[in-house]
Amino acid sequence: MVHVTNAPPARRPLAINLANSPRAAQCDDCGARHAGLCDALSDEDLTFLARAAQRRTYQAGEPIMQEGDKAAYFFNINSGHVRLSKSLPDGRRQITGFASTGHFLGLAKSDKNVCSAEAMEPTTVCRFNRPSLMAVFEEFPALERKLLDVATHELVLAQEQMLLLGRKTAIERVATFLLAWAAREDLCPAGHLPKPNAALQLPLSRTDLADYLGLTIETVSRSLSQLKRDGFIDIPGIHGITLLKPQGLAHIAEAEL
Amino acid sequence: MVHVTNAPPARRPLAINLANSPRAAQCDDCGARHAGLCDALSDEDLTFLARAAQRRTYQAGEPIMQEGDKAAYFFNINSGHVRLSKSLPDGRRQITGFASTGHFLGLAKSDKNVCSAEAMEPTTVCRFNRPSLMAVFEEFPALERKLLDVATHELVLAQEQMLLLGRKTAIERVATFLLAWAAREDLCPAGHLPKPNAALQLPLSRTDLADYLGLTIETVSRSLSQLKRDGFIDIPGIHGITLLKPQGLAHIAEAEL
DNA sequence: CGTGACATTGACTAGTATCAACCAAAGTGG
DNA sequence: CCACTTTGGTTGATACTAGTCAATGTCACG
Repeated sequence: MVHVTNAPPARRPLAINLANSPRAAQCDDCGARHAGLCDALSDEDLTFLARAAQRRTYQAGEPIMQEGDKAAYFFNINSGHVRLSKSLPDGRRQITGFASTGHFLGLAKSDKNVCSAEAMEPTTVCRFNRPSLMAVFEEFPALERKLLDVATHELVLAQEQMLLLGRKTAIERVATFLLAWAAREDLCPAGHLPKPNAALQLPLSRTDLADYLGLTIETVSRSLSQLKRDGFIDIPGIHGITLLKPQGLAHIAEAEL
Repeated sequence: MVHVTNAPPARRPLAINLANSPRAAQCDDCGARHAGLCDALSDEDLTFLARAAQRRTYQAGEPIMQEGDKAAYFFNINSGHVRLSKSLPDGRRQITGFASTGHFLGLAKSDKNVCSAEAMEPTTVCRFNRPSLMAVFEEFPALERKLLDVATHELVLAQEQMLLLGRKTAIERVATFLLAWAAREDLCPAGHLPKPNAALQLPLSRTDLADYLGLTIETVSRSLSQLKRDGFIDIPGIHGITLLKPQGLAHIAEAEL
């Protein structure tokens, strides 16, 4: 291994040598440059990371990784939405989460993928060989720290999803989802509700939604219809939902007051 | 910040000074010495970590942290079992996981606890002020790496639990739980089934089990009774279960073959 | 032996799944 | 350009799993 010198903090001559390589340019116009992992590095250091990356694109519906397959790569998403899922042998499927720009796939320290990932729309990623990325981590502890932040945040989301799946009713699940998606995509200040009439663009089919919420598509459809009937939302199109009364949705989502 | 020297690998004079302090002795006979976080450090370095710790014990049922309260501490469990849970305002509760010797609480990088933790039996922990532990992390990157491993493993478990909560039937949930608990507590070689007649000791009440599996206590009870009736398990006592046919349980748990 | 906490079992109900019909939008091909 | 098909979504009728309510059982403890 390369040893850290005790002299001035210039970390790796290597990074400097690559500063003007074509790879560096790739990052400049990348949608994920200031998101997720990449955001933890300086332009200079990023070139070092970029050296280990291969750009790759996936079509809508194309599998990125398959549960149970040998875990050969890590992925960092540059653009697009990805769904993560686990399935039972008889085909029942649970979507465990969604990943988009700046998110990181393949965290699990296992030799097999523990879940599947599929592009939900045209998606570009940076793909890393596991050994080479591990080597990069050795050099940049900031990356590992960032990864820890990401993982703990995912864990918090997972716990909330467990509460939803284990204890909420169908309509509560749908209301919770709508607000969470608004918080994720839209711009509602951290911890606050989206403003009335916020327009959501869902890249999800009803099937995805059902598999995420632990319901059937029929129940999802009925729940959405009921929310519309009761004036909480409008459904201008299959993939568009307007939150007419976020406050009311929040009330349903938490079953409180 | 302190700079790493390039000379011999003696890391911090501080640690050496404390090597014979009373705290060091505490770790020697700690059940968690070679588990979780502590396992990532040498005896010498551990004294440094121990300096930041306060030992504390909790009675069965006593809350260790409360969802929504200010997140003041991290905890490392030395002995005992702890349940982690989230609740809805109307009282519905979801247990998101269990923690025992060597497990770490308070990972979330939030100023409020995102879940509650309660001792399920007499439990001892090392408690750390968040700022002081953060400082320790700065000095020992091995700890952060270990924490990342822990967090990603938790994430894998969480995903499996989501699949269980969202898609499995009551009896599948119970069968899955029994096998998972056997793998956790007992000694079935990684990825294998426990041997027939493995005796489980559950420190859980039926209520805990129900809140973990997203069911009611009645349904848990009925499912266990059915598994017993069908010869898969025996129930010698409230907190004891014998796995008569682990293979059969696995079959039910995955709904396959 | 009585009391209380916890677990089991039974009868009934409610919420969601299943099955099926219908609908709308987007291709597709003559 | 317009039937025809395909795909995905909605709505309705019915079934079934798990929840609710209630009675009974078991065990530990005073």
